[in-house]
Amino acid sequence: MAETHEDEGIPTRPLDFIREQVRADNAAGTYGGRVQTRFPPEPNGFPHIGHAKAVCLNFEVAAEHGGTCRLRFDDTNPEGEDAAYAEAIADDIAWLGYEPDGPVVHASDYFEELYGWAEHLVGEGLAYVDDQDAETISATRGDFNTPGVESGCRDRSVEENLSLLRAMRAGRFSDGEKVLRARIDMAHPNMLMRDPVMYRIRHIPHFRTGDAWCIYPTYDWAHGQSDAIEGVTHSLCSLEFDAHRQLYDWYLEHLPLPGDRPRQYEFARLNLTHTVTSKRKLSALITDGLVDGWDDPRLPTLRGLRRRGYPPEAIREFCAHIGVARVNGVHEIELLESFVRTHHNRHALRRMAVLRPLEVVIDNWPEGRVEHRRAVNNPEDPDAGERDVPFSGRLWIERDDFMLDPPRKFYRLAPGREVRLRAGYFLRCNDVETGPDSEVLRLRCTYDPDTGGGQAPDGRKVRATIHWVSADHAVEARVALYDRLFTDPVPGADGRDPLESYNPASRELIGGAKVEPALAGTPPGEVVQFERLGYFARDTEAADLFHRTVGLRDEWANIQKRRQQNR
RNA sequence: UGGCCGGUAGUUCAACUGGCAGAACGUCGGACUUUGGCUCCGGAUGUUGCAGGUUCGAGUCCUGCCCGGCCAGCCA
Repeated sequence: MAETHEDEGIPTRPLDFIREQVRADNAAGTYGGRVQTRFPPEPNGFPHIGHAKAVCLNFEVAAEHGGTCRLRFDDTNPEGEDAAYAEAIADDIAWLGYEPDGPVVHASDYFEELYGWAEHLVGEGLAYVDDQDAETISATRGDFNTPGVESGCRDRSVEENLSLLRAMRAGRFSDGEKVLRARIDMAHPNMLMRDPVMYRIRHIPHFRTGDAWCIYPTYDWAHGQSDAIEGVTHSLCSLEFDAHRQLYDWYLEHLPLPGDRPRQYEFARLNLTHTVTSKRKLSALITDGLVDGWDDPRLPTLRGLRRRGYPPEAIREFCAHIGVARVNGVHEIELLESFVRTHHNRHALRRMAVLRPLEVVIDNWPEGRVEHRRAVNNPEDPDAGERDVPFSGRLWIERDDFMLDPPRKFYRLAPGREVRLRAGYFLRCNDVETGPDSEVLRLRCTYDPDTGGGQAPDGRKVRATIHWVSADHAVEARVALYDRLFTDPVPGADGRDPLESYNPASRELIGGAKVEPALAGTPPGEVVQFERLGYFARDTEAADLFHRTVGLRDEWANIQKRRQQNR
């Protein structure tokens, strides 16, 4: 259904299968018009761009129907979980621009209720305590072609199961000695239905419940019930939980639950080219020292993207744009980058910075004179105003903007050529000072005093406008340039180790950059455009460090790339 | 190997449930421009996984096959 109600002339994208479902439920009055979702992360790591997709989906779907979306921590396994992760996750969600409805909740808030339901299931003869160890349970589960073997404990009496379960809770058994299992069907074609484990014994303190419990519910035993307790209507999760839906429904059907029954819907998780999102691979990068930490600007973690200068708006628009489907695909990272560019183009202030300086001496500039040129802060936004940029007889320009022997289609400076200095004058290169190895040391140039308005009175044209920084006023800076973290579009494809395609050139640190004085006043974390170079985020800690968020579209770079490929 | 889910431009998604296969990003070309940026205009790109069948008509329905993903944790 192509729902294209126009909003300021921009057609909205058609409804995806989840939104269709929500709409159909509302039309049928399934939940009395109520829509409630939740974002249910386990607090055992830092969220990445993949989590952002789930965050956006859950919050947006609820908001579109005047519904609610909660943040619920799925803290059913104390191993590896920590309050610090929970804080980081909540912080990242806030940064993305979402505010969870109601209080932040936890699966552990429901441990007592869950336990009561477990006793209920035992009472119904639908759950039993199994004495078999993990290895035996695994071995007797059978496989895709052979049914499992029923445990000898499967037909214990309700009374015995009840007292055993209570003893489990009371801590009278050690880890792994017993489990509570649902009594479903050991020959079920869905392996998850072959008497799944509901409780396991773990004598580990939980970051919220401390030592109150030594039995912990599994994901399946906790998730649907948590949804039901909270009144969730649409429980959205990723595709790999598809097979779990049957179990999700089974538990819900056999429990005396309050309210309407929630339903689970699965969507494809987000994958991006040239990066990885699995926690295991991410930690491997950190452990091996290939990146600096969870907030390394090369990482797809929300903390990394934030430090890199990705605006939350761009991430949200990206997530809205890719939509949701049931196909597992890989999105090109270029698409995400295009949203980042589009956002910053509208909002980032323009500044001039020279990354690899080459000295220019203007021979006809009056000795000692300094002129303050007015430069627009953002041509896309008249309200951004103008600033002063000091201009003098000694400038830094980009080494890449000069060539001794320019090839075809190189429009910039060369001996005898003239270019425009952005917000300055026309500049002509008359002479080149070279060193012993014929390396270019310094350019001797002249400027045209009549071109201060950007045009020559005689009407002559220049092909290029280049950026510059006055040498006497330049501020020293360090710049981090980033490239793809992995050279392969899909690292680890065909079973190889993803780290094999780690790109050692993924970060290039440039020491002696020269930037215009206005940059000293850029607040930490803010993103500006270095004209012609890209968008750069000022580091939040090191005041002289700028991270390149993303480059500008670069036609000259494309030409060079094509030439190299044709060679 | 059994079950489930999926397969539409390079990529990600549409196609009003059987009626002329489209959009975005990318790409190519042009216009504009004091950023080789932005903006605007235009072009190219498809055996709709394959083979049959039903139908006036199939991306859509049926059958068979092929390919990919998920499932045999006391992880989530």
